[in-house]
Amino acid sequence: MATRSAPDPARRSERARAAVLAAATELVAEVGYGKLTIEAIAARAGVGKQTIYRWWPSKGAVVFDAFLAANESGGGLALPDTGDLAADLRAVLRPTSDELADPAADLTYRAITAEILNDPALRAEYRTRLLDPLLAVTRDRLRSARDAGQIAPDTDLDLAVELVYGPIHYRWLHQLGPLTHEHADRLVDAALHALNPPATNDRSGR
Amino acid sequence: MATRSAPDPARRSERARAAVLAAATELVAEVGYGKLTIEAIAARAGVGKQTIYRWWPSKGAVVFDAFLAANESGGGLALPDTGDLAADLRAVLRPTSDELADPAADLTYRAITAEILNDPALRAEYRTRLLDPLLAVTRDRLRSARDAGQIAPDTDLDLAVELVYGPIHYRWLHQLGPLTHEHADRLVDAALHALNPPATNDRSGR
Amino acid sequence: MATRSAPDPARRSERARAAVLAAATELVAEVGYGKLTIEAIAARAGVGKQTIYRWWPSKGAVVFDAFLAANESGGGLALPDTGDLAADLRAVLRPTSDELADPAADLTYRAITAEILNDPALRAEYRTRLLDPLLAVTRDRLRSARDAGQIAPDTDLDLAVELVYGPIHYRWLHQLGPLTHEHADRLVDAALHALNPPATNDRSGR
Amino acid sequence: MATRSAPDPARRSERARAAVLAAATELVAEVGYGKLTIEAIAARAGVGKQTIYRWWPSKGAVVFDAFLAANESGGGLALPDTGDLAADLRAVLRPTSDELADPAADLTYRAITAEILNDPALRAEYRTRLLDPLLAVTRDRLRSARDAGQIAPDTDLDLAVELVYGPIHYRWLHQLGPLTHEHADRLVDAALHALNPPATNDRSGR
DNA sequence: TAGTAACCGAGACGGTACGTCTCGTCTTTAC
DNA sequence: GTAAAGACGAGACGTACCGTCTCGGTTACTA
Repeated sequence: MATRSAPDPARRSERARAAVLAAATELVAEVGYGKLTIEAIAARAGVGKQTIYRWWPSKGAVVFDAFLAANESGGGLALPDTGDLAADLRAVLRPTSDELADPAADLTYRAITAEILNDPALRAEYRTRLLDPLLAVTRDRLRSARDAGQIAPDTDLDLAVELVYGPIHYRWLHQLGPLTHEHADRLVDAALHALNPPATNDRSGR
Repeated sequence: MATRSAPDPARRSERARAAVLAAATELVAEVGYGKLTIEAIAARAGVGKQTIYRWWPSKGAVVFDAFLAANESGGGLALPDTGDLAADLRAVLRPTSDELADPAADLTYRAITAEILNDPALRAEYRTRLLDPLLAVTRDRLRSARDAGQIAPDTDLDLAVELVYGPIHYRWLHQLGPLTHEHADRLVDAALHALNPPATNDRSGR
Repeated sequence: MATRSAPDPARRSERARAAVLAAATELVAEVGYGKLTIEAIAARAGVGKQTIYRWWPSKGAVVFDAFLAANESGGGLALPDTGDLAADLRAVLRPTSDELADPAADLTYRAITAEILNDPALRAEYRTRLLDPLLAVTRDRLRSARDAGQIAPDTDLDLAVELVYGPIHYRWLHQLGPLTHEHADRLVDAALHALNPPATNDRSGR
Repeated sequence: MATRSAPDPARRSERARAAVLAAATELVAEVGYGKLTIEAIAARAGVGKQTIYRWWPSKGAVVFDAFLAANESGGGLALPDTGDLAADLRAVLRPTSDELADPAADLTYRAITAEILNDPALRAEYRTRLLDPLLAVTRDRLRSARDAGQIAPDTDLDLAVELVYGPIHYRWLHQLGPLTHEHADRLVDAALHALNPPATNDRSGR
């Protein structure tokens, strides 16, 4: 029986791969994700359609791969740990806020998010390759702060990261207001306030 | 020049309108938003395609309108005000959590959110008809609590609603964990803690 | 039971009827029969579509009716009978040739002919209202000539009219050559020659 | 500017081409030309619509091509030349008459003729591929007869072929009478009579 | 270093759905 | 009850892409 033979990654053309990802990146920014087509990517990349279908399972996967290739940190993702938790969180949220406020990045990120929403496979990949690492290092930093007694010892770290990233993401998604450093800072303050152990406040008066 | 004359809403067939929205609602739940087609909606509704194109600008608008027609409160949207802010917020977040946890509603809400993400017009309509009213009543309740001295007098109400709705939305979108009443309750506690005036906790200072 | 009640011709609006026929005539000349639509006729005539459907069974019938209304002789159709058969036939074929050579009439006549080709009902009506009367008077004139001994006494009058009208129609349809008076005259000569009794030429045999 | 690139005939699928022509032929006979749709042809042929649009400019062109493919002589079109002109013409007109009398062929030929009437491009192609060759060989045969002194030396060969084919075509188009061998024979006699030199008749008595 | 297997660009294929157009019917309002 | 107006169910139009399938042609491993 003639089983469909898998393509051989060793023979994969790096030139074609890079051209496809570049074309996808350009086109997402130009026409938006919804009007992006595989045919257009292939044409822009100077590549046969089959070459795309050979290596990516869907349009979303291509755009997604392009996004990941551009955003994936080489491995050194980590939050600073200066001892000042608020400052360290600001160091993450301020750039995040800036990027979401950038029109081109906003468009791309909206496309990616829309894909993630409805495609479980892409959602899983996004989680694995981008989100989980970010949440993990954030949890690590919060754990470190918890161990240092800076936040409540019974802090739910999962809820904590949601408190940090959820509000700004919500504001971005629904365009509830401008994404400024000032807003990011106040969000950090509020989140930390939520996580502060009552004892810390209770005893501060003494 | 022959300008395209707009259709006359007075002559619109209520039968056709209802059939289209019902068909769209059914089909989104059956095949998901991505595989939903206008042709299928028209066929299911027993309606000509042109009738859909006459009254809605896009597939998203139809699904969206169906969603709004089903979820729009007749005007009586309001948060309870029992005096117990935490209880009142739980009364909102728990049902929200339940709905997001329901597989059918989850699918529909993901479809809607994906549309909102990439279509400014739909985003505006969603804001106007659903989200803004919800946020407004939430802000009202928080303002009431602020006036009662239950939360800090300088509370930023915009940030406050983001703190309430953002985290649960984030958890839902990225499937970071189960959406339970227990989680909703802890989120309410954390949010309120973030908004509590230091003085409330710092009674011991007297 | 509600039987479909036939429209009452007595109440028919002459204004609407005339406007429809005029619009159809204009539009056939402007856009050709193939691109003519009932909607366009109704719009041009300032008439509701239903008014057309009420009184005519098809687009072809309208155009056709317009053509007939313009071309139907009031009853006084007849060939001249000067005693000179060739001259009398020329008096018919020359104007026919002129009309077929006129670009606007050519277009209209092509549209009519195409309809006739594929619609038996229109064909029958065309025969009854236009063609048969023409052929009848032509046959009458030929019969008169036959009685006068100018053509063979056993002349098949049906074949004779086909010999007169067939060749020019064929030349017109396939655009085999220019439609000139000179051509019409030669056709008349040839046709009469075909119909001449051998005896007329073969006097020498006595 | 991106010019629409023409398809590459070398890559054309013979299977698809044949299936389309066959389906068109069948469907014209089944539903008639007017009710024939490209969608139906594609469905019957098991072919994508785009494959039809890629290779044919219109519905008419498809039907037309099917007709030509079935009727185009491989190159060996010629009238017999037995020395007996009347017999040779009968050998052409009798089969023509038979074909026009066949209901299925009649329907197809009516469709083709209607197309030719209103589409100059199809008319030109019909002329080039079918009609002109037929008229040419007919003229050749008549020229041969003229050279042999069987018809008048000043015979207008263009008019002559119109006299041969026009009348039967006219009878067919307007259904003026049955298309029989007897009619064809009488037409041949009449046409030849029209073309006979008077001298031939004058001297026959000797 | 020749052969050959796999990827490559290209693009035709069978399809699906698009959004538009026109059909012929139905409904509404005015006369 | 006819007329103008126009929304309606229906379905074909011609287009755009889908994902698959040949085609040569060009690498780049294997014999």
